[in-house]
Amino acid sequence: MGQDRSDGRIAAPNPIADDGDEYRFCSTCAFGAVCVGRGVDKIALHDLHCLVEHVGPYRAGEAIFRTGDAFTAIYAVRSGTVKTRLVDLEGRELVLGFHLPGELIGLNAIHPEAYPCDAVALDTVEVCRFSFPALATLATRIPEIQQELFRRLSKDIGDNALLAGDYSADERLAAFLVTLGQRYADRGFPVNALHLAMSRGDMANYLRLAAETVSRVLRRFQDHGLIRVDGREVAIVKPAELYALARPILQR
Amino acid sequence: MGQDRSDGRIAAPNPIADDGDEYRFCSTCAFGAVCVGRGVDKIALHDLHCLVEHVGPYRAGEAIFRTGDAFTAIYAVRSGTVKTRLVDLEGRELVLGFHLPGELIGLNAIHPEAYPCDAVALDTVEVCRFSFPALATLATRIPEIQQELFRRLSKDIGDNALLAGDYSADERLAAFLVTLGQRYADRGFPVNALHLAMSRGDMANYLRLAAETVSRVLRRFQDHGLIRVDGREVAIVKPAELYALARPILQR
DNA sequence: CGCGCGGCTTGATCGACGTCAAGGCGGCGC
DNA sequence: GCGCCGCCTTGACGTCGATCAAGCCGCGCG
Repeated sequence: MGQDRSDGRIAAPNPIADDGDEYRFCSTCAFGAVCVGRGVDKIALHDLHCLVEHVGPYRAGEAIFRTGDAFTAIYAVRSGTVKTRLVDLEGRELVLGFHLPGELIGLNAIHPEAYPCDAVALDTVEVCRFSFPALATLATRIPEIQQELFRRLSKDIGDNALLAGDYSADERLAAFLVTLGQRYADRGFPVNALHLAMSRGDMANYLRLAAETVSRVLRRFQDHGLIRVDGREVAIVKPAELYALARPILQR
Repeated sequence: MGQDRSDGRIAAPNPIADDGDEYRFCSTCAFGAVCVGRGVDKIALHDLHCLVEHVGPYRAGEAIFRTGDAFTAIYAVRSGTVKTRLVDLEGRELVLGFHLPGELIGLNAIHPEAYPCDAVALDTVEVCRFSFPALATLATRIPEIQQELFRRLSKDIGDNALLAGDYSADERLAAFLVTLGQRYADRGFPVNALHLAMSRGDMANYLRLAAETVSRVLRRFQDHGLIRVDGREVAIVKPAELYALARPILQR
């Protein structure tokens, strides 16, 4: 993974949900399973094609949407990594999540009818924009799409509950690395080599730890031979043991 | 609130979403806004009537559903209070939430297609059961119902994120009391007098604190004149100051 | 009545992690 | 090259809340 660039550095892997021909359209993307993998007919596929709008690229730091913006659409990440966060009155940041290609953002805006958080590109990001009114209308015609929306909304509820427990720093970090690895693997990347698109500070904030604690725990994991860390590149050396650490969080 | 009972004690207030006549059916209930408040016609109302199934009463401690049960239905609490929780491999409990009349439970089961948690009655509980396949089918016919489901799913995502931050014990407890008060008030109960259906231990578990800490913070709040505590009855004396404490959590 | 038990409260101690501080490393602009 | 600036790391110290322990209260039961 990674490829030479003109400046001689190795490009960080930048996962992308590639469009192929029409029948492989966004096959790795949020609705791929609905459009292609689950036997939706050509008409539904065509309808989604008409609905979707490619937006981007955004550069690192740019916002896809901001807190308070009127809710009009949900987005599927196409390439790159997106951070969702809210900023409180005192300017402190609270990271809600990181979103890889194929994942949806903006689902939490349906209820308040305004985005309740910022979505910020961590690297170069492209997204697919789905007008929500149009998507909802389509969902009334195509039950598979309605079902997929229900499923993804439901999944987000459960995922959020995971980190909410009072777990130790070791458990949190282990669970974070394991789930990130799984999500990359689901997208066809090597299971046990992952690139962190976010800074230590962002990780720490998301995990409700201090950046210093993240640093220390990663080092300890490495000293114990569980992982190998090189800046933002992490190799998982002993997946089973890391998973065992994360078990209190990941087991359901 | 509260009424005499034969044993001479005062009954704890037990909120109920009362059925009235057909047009006030579950007016305080989850779908009230859809069925009645938002101009859904009689046919839709009738359809929901046909769909819903009243279940209960459950006695304190009984389960409405259990972890791993096949997902077939979502439930709206009709009366009483429900606790959702998961129990990990070592038998430790993790409280996910408390659900008052009019609130839905089971939404987080759509994705895994099995309930990922237990739902346990804290007092005498009645629920409305909605077969999910039937509800989803109805939603394709009646966009208002689909929309309401989307909204409620979306709301649960946001709500879960609230407690996830690393807040102090004071902030957590203040936010808990304020939101509980709001939810009771939304159901027509006095704004600043609330009855806690759950034990200190359950509160503590939900807030990711120790029971002792909950006890201490409540006492300190009372010593500072913010609230008055009498067992599980809590009077909010200074709502504004309590809200100010909770602001870091509640402001968006 | 006495007893036991579960829930609640209060106090004393401990430890994990946050905070503060200093220094290293790499990238970028001048 | 040099210097600056973010990000990261490492160490020393402080603190909030968990844990341990004891006792209280209300209630059901023999």
